[in-house]
Amino acid sequence: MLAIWEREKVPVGHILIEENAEAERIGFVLDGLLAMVKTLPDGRRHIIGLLTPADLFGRAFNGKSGYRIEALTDAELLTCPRTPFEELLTRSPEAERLFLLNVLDELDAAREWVMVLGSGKVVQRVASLLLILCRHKVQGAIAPRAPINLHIQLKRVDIAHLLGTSPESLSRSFKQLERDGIIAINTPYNMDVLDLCELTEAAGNALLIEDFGL
Amino acid sequence: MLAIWEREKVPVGHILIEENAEAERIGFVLDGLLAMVKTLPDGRRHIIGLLTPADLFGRAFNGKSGYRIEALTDAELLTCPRTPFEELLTRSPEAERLFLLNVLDELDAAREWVMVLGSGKVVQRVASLLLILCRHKVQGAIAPRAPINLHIQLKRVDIAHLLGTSPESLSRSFKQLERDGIIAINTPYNMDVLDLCELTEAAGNALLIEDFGL
DNA sequence: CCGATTCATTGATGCCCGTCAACGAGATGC
DNA sequence: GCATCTCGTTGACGGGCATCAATGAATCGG
Repeated sequence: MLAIWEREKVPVGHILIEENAEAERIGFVLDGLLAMVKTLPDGRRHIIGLLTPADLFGRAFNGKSGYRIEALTDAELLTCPRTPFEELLTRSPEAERLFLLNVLDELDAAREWVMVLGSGKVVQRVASLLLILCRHKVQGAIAPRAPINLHIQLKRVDIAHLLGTSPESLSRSFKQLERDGIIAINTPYNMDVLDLCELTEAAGNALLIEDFGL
Repeated sequence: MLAIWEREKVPVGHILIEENAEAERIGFVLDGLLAMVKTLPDGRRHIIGLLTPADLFGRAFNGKSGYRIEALTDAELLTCPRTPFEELLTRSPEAERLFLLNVLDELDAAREWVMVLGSGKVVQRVASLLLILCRHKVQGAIAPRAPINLHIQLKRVDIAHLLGTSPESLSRSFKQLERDGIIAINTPYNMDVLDLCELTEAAGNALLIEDFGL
């Protein structure tokens, strides 16, 4: 019954689903970080969204993927071929319900990105990204006023493409947040969020602090 | 069985679902135009997405709505209370499958917006919006080189918020597209797309012309 | 028929930020 | 240990665009 599922490891840079191709496999992210990447004809690439552990990738039922699924870090996956997966959903209403709920969450996440990208200046978008990362980290647990340590697994270029800006502007925004005492940059891939409230303020309140239950 | 469904008309400006409230009703758009609107604390409002005829609004299963559903024009709807709708989905796998496919389409649309908003200059975003409207209009039918007439149901302010820009910049972008001979502006709410290929070009190829089957 | 309101457009101005360029730091390989 | 490569940061510059302000056009109400 569960024999269709297969555990696999992929290295950084590995392409799981090519752009404009039928997805052959469906899968969950167990560990690591994947990205949905759209390559423009002029060579520029744009990151549409991230896939973190517990997220589902690949598309069932509705045709080709408009973007590439790519591993941003070494990653561990749980995958299965598309057709058996679709049959599973058809046979088991429980599985289909779980899948539906997952897709609804993805929809919320996508709309949240629309919000972030649509409004405001670069600093606000950076702050919003950090807020989302913090939310992932604390996961509902009330964070005290203690600093929140973040491991950024993304290169600056990738973050820039994700936020629709350039690495240079991104760097300046980080520095500004640091000057304002909102974050502390330890290394390019490790920073502490010192004040969640001010960070929310800096995000232009696009993402409400209520999300944290504070 | 179908008694739970109710046909209703709402006037422009009517709010169907308030921000951060449980959706009491689920429904389809039959005619008119709805929008998902997020109101920022500073009073500015941001349009996350549009709902056109055949689209589904309101959320089943997963909690509160993060945005308001508002009628941008007089609209005609087919709605039913949320709870019976959820029971319907639970009882009927066929209905749940249809709902799932609809949500998957919404997800694609949302990701497309992420693309549009994330890349490029204002003119490109305007061109992308026009492309999407054209795609709605021709609906798979191959459009000849004849001009495509578009009825824009949105005010300039709303389009601006949708594209993450200001009405002034929007106006200038429209004018530029007209100067380039790509569109003709008859009235603020009615324009012709004269050259689909050049429009695609102006969109920065973010949305490929392949979508039209051309 | 005329004022009031709403909305689209246009112009002027200042700033944000995308681009180009150079530099520094860390990692890798021979 | 040095050359090389990748990546992040910083500086300078110019253009795009948000903002403010004014005008014009259209709709509405009395």
